Parts: sequence; structure tokens; C-alpha cells
Amino acid sequence: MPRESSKTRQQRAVEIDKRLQQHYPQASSALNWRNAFELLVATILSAQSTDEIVNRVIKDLFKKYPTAEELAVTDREELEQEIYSTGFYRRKAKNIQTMAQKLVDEFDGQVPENMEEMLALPGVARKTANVVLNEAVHSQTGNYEGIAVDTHVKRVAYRLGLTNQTDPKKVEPDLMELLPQESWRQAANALILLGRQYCTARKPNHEDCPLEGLCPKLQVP
DNA sequence: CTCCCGATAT
DNA sequence: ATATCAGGAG
Repeated sequence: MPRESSKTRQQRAVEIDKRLQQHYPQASSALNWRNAFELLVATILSAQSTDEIVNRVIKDLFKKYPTAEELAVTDREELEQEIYSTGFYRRKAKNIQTMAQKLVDEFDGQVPENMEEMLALPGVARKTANVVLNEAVHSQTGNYEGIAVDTHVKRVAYRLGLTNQTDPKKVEPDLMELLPQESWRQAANALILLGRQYCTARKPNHEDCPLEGLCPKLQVP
């Protein structure tokens, strides 16, 4: 691996990180959660859905089922109906209930606070685990274990030339190497906002993009 | 790789 | 009509 190109990418990553912090200083999850359990459920529901729809659904959902205990034992079809509009509702309902039951059985109904136990929960992989750990557990300490790579982070990071990978599991270590650990939470949230507002999947707005000058304007893979 | 799946933008 | 939306499991 040539020294020149790696250095250039690293330096651009620093500039991008700085620009993102300037433009999105308070970037955080747009999901309306009040505790780690709510964020965990909300993030499971957010698969192939939008924050707007998920927020609409969880408002009523947590009014009916505020805790893991209540969510674990409720009627499956009733839960499916409650989360229907987020899509994948059968699989999500099953995952949420088995996950909630495991929290009750093994963690006194609480969300575990480390990566290994998070990943052992049904329906939870690195993206969801990183979101919950970074936003609800480590947000004050900055002791992040990884970067939440969702569809926006994956797309924007690729277009910015921060990775040549398209698999989110391979994008994450690339970003972890390029960005300082204390930026991992903020940077991911800022990349999501940038992805929603400017670097959209279908029609990226290069003219008004706050990262103007730092982007090679790569085409979508 | 396929499947799961409704809501919305283009 | 089709692509895409804070993905994960088999």
C-alpha cells in the first residue's frame, strides 16, 4: 500500500470530521427514545424504514408496553399490528419479543452495556448494537466500541472516498481507522444528516453540500 | 446470495 | 413503476 494515497485519505478524513462538527455540532439520533430499551426497540424497528414512521409507531407502542416485561408477554398479533407500518412487521415483532424475553431472563429486564452481550440478542447486529451503546451508554464517556454504519453512513463514506468497501461490516473498520475515537458517535450522526439532507441516494445536491471541496464526487456503486 | 415488507420520493 | 428508507438472519 503506497504511503501517499493513504496519507491523503487520512488528511481528508480529518478535514471532513472537522467540517461535519462545524456544520452539525449537536448531531444525534432523530429517534424519540427515553431510555436504552426504547432506543433498542426503536432501532430494530428502523430497519428499512424512516425515523418519522418509527417515531410515530413507538409513541403508541411504549404507551401500551413501557418495559421489556410487558413487551415480552403481549399477544404477537397485537404487537404486529402496532408496528405494521414500519415494514418487516412479522420478523420485527418476533425479534422484539424474543429479545425482550432474553432481557427479562438474563439481564433483569435491562439492556446489556457491552458489545458481546448486545450482539447475542436476537435481531441485533453491529449497527443496532453501536447505536444503542454509543447513544445510550457511552455518550458521556466517549468510550465507543465502534461506529454505527447504516445505509446513509455507508453511502456517504463511499462517495467521500473514505472507503472502497460497500459492505457495512467492512466500512466500519475503515472509518474507525480514519476517525479519532471521540468523533465516532458525532461523525456517524452527522454523516446520516448529511446523507438525508444533501448526499441523498437518488439525487445528491453537490451545489449546496457543506462538504464542498472535500468530496471526490464519486458515483453511487 | 435471498428473504423479510410497508411507506414514500422520484 | 421503481428505488430507497438509521438491517439482520438463514
